[in-house]
Amino acid sequence: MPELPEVEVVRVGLQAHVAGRTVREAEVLHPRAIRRHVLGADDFTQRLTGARVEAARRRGKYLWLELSDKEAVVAHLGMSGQMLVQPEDAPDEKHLRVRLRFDDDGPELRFVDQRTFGGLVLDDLTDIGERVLLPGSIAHIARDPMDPAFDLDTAVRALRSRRTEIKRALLDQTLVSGIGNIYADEALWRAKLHWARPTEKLTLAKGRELLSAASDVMNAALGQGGTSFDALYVNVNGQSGYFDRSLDAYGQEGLPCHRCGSPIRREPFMNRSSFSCPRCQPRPRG
DNA sequence: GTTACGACCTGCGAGC
DNA sequence: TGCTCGCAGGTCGTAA
Repeated sequence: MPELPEVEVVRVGLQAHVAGRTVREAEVLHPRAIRRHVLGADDFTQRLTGARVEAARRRGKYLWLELSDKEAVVAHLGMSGQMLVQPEDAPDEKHLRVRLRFDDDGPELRFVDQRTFGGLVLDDLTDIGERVLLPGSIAHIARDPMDPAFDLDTAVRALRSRRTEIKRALLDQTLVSGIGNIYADEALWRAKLHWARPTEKLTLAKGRELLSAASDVMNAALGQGGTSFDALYVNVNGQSGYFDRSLDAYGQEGLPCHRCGSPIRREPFMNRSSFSCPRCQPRPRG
């Protein structure tokens, strides 16, 4: 499941293999993959044809190919999206959704997505101030902890301004971006916080500790090529990361906590799961 | 305005 | 063997 480190690995691959190339042909093989492009597949493919990719950029879990003329192809990988750089004669993947071919006849770019939660959209780049150009469709997404301009205290204040549980706030991409279920659980474990703790009970110091932990764990994951549980997350060359071997909480139900030895528990959370240590991360009273 | 929750979607594994 | 069901989970729209 791609979160920030996994998306960053993909972005680096796109920058290396796609930037500087000009699109010769775009092909949409499944309409749901471009459902957020309201003008439809014909508009998407026509506007992409002849466009030059200037750079690959990212904010949180969104990435985009910056094109000339202040346009961008915005991508979200959802749960199972992959950006693959493949030879043109390679067999199509079963879940190939969108294909871009380039005028240098080199490897093509494929958007493959089994569960179709991800997608692409062609969007205009908008100046949101401070000389920051963002695709308009993701202007509401907050800076992520790997952003050089990320401000820890601003993010902590945003989390504390909500009246909800701390993990719900952590997953809210308008407060701090890039954190998904896996790294939320890992950051909470490192900060010894239960996911259901109310945000108003979060002190400034504990908030800083929590977001620093999130940043640390995501940097560590990035260093190992990301977290993979199956073949759903791969880099542009189709290779998986191996940070899942370093996880302390997520998916560790029943296994001893690496700090105190208590068995990690799994609790239902927002129609999914939350993993925590019952001793290190006691449930808040009430 | 803010928060909570269901829908979207497909493949896999468990249970019968 | 084959069927059903639950689970995985990020984002968005809608309801409260």
